[in-house]
Amino acid sequence: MPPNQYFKMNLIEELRWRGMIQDIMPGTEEQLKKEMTSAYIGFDPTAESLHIGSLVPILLLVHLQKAGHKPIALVGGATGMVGDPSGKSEERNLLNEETLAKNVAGVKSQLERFLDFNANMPNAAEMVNNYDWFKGISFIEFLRDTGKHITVNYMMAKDSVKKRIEGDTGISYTEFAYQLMQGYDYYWLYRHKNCKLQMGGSDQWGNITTGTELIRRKAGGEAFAFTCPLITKADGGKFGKTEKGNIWLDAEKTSPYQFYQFWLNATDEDAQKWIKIFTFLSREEIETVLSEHSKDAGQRLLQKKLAEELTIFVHGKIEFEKATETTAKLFANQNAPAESLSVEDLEGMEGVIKFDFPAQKIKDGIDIVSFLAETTIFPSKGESRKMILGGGVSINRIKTTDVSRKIDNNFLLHEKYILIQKGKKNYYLVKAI
RNA sequence: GGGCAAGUAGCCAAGUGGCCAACGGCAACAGACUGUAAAUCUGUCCUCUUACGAGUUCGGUGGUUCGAAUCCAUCCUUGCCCA
Repeated sequence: MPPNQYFKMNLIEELRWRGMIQDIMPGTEEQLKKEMTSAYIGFDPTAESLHIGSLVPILLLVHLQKAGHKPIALVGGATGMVGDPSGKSEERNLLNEETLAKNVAGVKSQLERFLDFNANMPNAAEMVNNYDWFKGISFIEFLRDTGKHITVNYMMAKDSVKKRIEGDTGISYTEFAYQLMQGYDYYWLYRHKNCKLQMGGSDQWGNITTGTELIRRKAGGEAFAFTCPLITKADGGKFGKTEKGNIWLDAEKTSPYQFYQFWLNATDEDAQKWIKIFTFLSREEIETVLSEHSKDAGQRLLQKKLAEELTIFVHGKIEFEKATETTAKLFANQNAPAESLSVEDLEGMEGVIKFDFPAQKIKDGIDIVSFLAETTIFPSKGESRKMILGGGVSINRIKTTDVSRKIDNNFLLHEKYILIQKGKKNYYLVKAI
């Protein structure tokens, strides 16, 4: 459907039922109905890869583009040098320029995958780096042309700042100034790209409104904004973190299998919320999945659908299929003996972490504690001993609590492999070479 | 520059001369139960170590003491108040 038709389909309404709107400025909805609107979201280059926390803003941009509007993805090459105090109780460490440049490049290349940059479209996505305009602005210039328009009183009233002032760590001038920089970004985009909407996580509300304020005072223009709620877990834990750390969008850092597993392991409660936010499934489709799920929750149809949609969206269909294949092999018939797995099965399991180990040592026999430590599956002998005693280790699917057990050729599957489990869900494959 | 207060393990937070590797809570990991859930219960949770034990911790550095996270000096960092 042509974009100019589509945007009459009320983006805001769509996002609202998905639970993706937290705060919204009056007039935003009308603006989006009125004309094709350029909108931006900023991404901080704090790491080389985006993680799933950034998925929501990405999805906002995709929804926006689907609704016929023009998305602008801003990479914070300049603001990243300063550090956003929002949501941080302490002063940040500054990244050095080298790291920053690397991160900017990494983040950019990931964003490119999710949006349509085809220049033939009127609403082609665009990517900008705020370093490009900030690098030419002198300090004095900034103070005179921008700082003058915003009072400190106004800036101090922002939650992100207020929390730090009231807290006992304080806030540096540098971070205090951050909102002004982000505000200037919005102003710049308003001026040069006719950008009239900024979106972001709800923690960005303060920064965003400084931008609209700046546009009003400096340009006499009107600009809009809305934010989406920050993603939380029902149990209050941090979203997007697991034992292995962040879930990244980069397949090198988080394999598609691990990525798939992350969503598959969502609780019912979380999955119900997340499927609306993270997938593009229609209302009807989601309702069907939810009702199917409630008939037999043990099947986890909901989680499977959620994991499927997301893995395909981020890693593509082929990787998704590999991930489910591996999942099936590892979990479908847990009771099947490890011997039933073929060489192809073992080799083909994408997400499983693989280790090489000298065949000779296994031939000679090695105690299990040293074996697990030397393969680096566990960081030390003490650690592997603890895990074994705690009942957390299985060899070839057989739980082992005997720390004095020797590993030798009898354990080799197909004369080459040993399948190790830490807990139920973490698989490692050791290959004798 | 002056006065006051604070800095403890991933986080919060006790401890204020020996019983302290340091109470407790959160987070995390594993076990039981389950649906590869949630909730609940159990164990682990500075590092290394064949349960013994060893080593390094309580902002940094020096000191006092048989002995310090705890006392003193000094430096650094942060907050509050004054200039």
